[in-house]
Amino acid sequence: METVDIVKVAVETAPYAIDKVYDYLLPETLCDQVVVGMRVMVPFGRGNRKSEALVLARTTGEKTPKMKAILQVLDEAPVLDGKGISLALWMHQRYFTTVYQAAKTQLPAGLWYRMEEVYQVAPEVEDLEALTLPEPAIALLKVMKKEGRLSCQAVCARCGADGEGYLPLLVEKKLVVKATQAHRKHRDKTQKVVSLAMDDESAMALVAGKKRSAPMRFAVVEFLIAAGRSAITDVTYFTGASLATVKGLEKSGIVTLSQEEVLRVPEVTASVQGAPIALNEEQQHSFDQLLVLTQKEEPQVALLQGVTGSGKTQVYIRLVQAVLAQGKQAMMLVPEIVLTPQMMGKFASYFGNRVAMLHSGLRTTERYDQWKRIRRGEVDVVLGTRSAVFAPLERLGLVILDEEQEGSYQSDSAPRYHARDIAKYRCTQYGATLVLGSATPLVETAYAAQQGQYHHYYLTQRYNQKPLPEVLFADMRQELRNGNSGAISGLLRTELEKNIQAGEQSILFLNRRGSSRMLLCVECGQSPQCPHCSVALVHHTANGRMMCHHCGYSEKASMYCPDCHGMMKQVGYGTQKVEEELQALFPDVEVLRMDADTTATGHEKILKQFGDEKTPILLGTQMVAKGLDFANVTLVGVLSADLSLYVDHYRATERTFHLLTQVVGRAGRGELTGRGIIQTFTPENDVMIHAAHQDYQGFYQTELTLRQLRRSPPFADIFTFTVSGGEEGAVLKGACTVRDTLKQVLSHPELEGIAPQVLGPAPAPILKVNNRYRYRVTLVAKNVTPIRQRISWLLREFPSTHRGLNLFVDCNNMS
DNA sequence: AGCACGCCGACT
DNA sequence: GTCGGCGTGCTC
Repeated sequence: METVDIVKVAVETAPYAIDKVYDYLLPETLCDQVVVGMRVMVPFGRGNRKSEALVLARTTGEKTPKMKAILQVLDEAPVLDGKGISLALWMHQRYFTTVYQAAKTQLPAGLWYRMEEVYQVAPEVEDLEALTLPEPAIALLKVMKKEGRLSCQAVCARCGADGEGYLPLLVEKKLVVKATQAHRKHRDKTQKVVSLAMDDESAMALVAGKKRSAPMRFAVVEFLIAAGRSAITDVTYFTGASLATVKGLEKSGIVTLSQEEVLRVPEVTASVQGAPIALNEEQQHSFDQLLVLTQKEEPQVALLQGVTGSGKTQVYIRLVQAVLAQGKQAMMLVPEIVLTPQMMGKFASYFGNRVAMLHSGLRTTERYDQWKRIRRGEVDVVLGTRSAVFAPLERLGLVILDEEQEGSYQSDSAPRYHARDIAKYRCTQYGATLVLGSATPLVETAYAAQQGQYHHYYLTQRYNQKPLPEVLFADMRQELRNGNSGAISGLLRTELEKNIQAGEQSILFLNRRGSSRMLLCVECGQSPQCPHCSVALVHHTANGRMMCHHCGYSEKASMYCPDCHGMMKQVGYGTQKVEEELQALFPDVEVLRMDADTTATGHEKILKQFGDEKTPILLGTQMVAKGLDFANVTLVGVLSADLSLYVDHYRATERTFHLLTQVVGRAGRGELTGRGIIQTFTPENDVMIHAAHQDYQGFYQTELTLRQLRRSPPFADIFTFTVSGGEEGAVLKGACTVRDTLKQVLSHPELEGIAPQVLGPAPAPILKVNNRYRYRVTLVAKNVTPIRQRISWLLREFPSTHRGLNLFVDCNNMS
């Protein structure tokens, strides 16, 4: 047997069921080009369809009859290093995803290839006139013969839709061949740069004599001496010279033209250089301890638990500075960067152009160019949201996860990774330190700290030394008995009045989870449903339409019921309704409203207006709970504190606590002491009481006991299996098979200590989305290798026995 | 007999 | 996922 070069690859088009490391022959012509971590093109499957693949390793070995050869190399340099490949392999195990998917998740979208079907006339077809075909088909062939390879879209653009209709026929008659072509949507941006080919004096000497006859040549050289090497567009813009003049200078050997890459990176605007940071005693203590961690060789995890306003950011910045001084790099992750412009400003002022910001507002190209900057080592600090955790820093020394309890750290599409887990894994790879920052950590995190797995540091004092706001309950049951069925209790109304009188501002928070604005027929009680999903359509007053938030369906809102022609009425506690109620209570008082209907760019405007104009009342949903810092706000009201408590989710209590403490923490940030009002139907509920007192420890103890009883994290992990498909009966049957198979494979003596528990099937909270029914099976068990292996086996086995059904699994879902 | 469709299994 | 092979069953 002959020995050949072999590449071991992860193939993109191999679905999870058959995902494994495939061996391909490496042709001699590509031998020098292929490096581990590059993407290549390979033939895959019976039809030898082209697929992308990632080179995981190179070896030499015996050629087997099955082995095919790689076709093409797609990268000039590796897109992942060894650590990135290890991470992909780990994600594959951890998140039940293919290795390729896991690798792709780490890369910026600007680097992704898009596969395109292209058509060209078969080489053996010579005489088009001799063919007996309809007229449009002949025309189509003529165009193709002239233009070469054409995509389906290109065919349509040139020959119209009926011309395109003949494509399948021509392919079938083997007159046209179909091929797959990979191309990247976003190219590297380059520009032509002009520089002098000699020293200033010699260049000047060459053009000065002809200043009269060739003034433009002179002007260009003069400009280049003054400005140095410049983009050709700048040269022509500032001198008025034409491209021909510059090219002429190149021909004479006076200047050189070169093609250089430019990065599309938004400018970092540091208004001022950051002043040295003075830490208070408590901050200094935490900082000192954390600094010691960063100096260790072994990876470390620390929880920095600081009450709102305790100045965690100062500690972070000092820590990043310290890590940079050690010659290492740092990463700071935040839940939603558009809500933390202060954070961006601070990092800009302290780290200038050494920081790369990766936030949702960036274009694909900008994000890609930031990635290139990071990979080249031009950046020492990365500040960004969830996906920034993959930033290719080679000397990673520190990762900070601010507001670690936030659900946005978990990806909402497959693979549903959690940035905390990825960060932890990367820190292990680099021997780096992970700092989890929060006022109200997740119960799992606090538990790990309590158990000594994480270091634990506290910041207990508010930076402005102000006491926490006093919190009062408004018992909404009593309000109902008193005949007030509105959204504003008597107590809140009185307090709002006081604030308006005093010229102080108030924030009202409406927790809208579990209610929405829909239309209801007064006569028959019907409300319009989405035809594709099992949800009521949400009424949008802005465009007068009813919309489905799951599949995007919308229809015009009608005043009358389509069934019985009764009057339609809007129901549901939307912010709009509350706004109306406020208007009725305080007719002369301005109210600002901020919710999902107001656009993202609108938010900043609204917040600016609220800060500048001292508008008396700001009314909003989730987004007002986070990061708002207004000195003049002294009253915060939570309109319906219970709503998030009765969601069927193991995190419902925790989330309610986070929300309430956050909202109440908005009051009294300035000189004035604040107060909070929580409107609830269950003021005696533990969560309400703990939140009112900002008593994290009390909440934690109660919740931990409950979690232990209910077997939820950190005591067990919750795997959710979702079966989906077009036919409800088949889906339910499939879900039953999942349940039975799980029960069967998990009743093994080896797993006795884990005591896996299988529950369900149950319909998903929204049974039907986009005409697909979904049923769920829940598995409660520790997320350990033997459990994962069995789940993986089920996921691989299921598709072949249940065609038409789809099965996926999530672990410890945040939402 | 000839073909359409759907099921199954393999994928380096 | 996507393809080809192959069996079943229907039609000409």
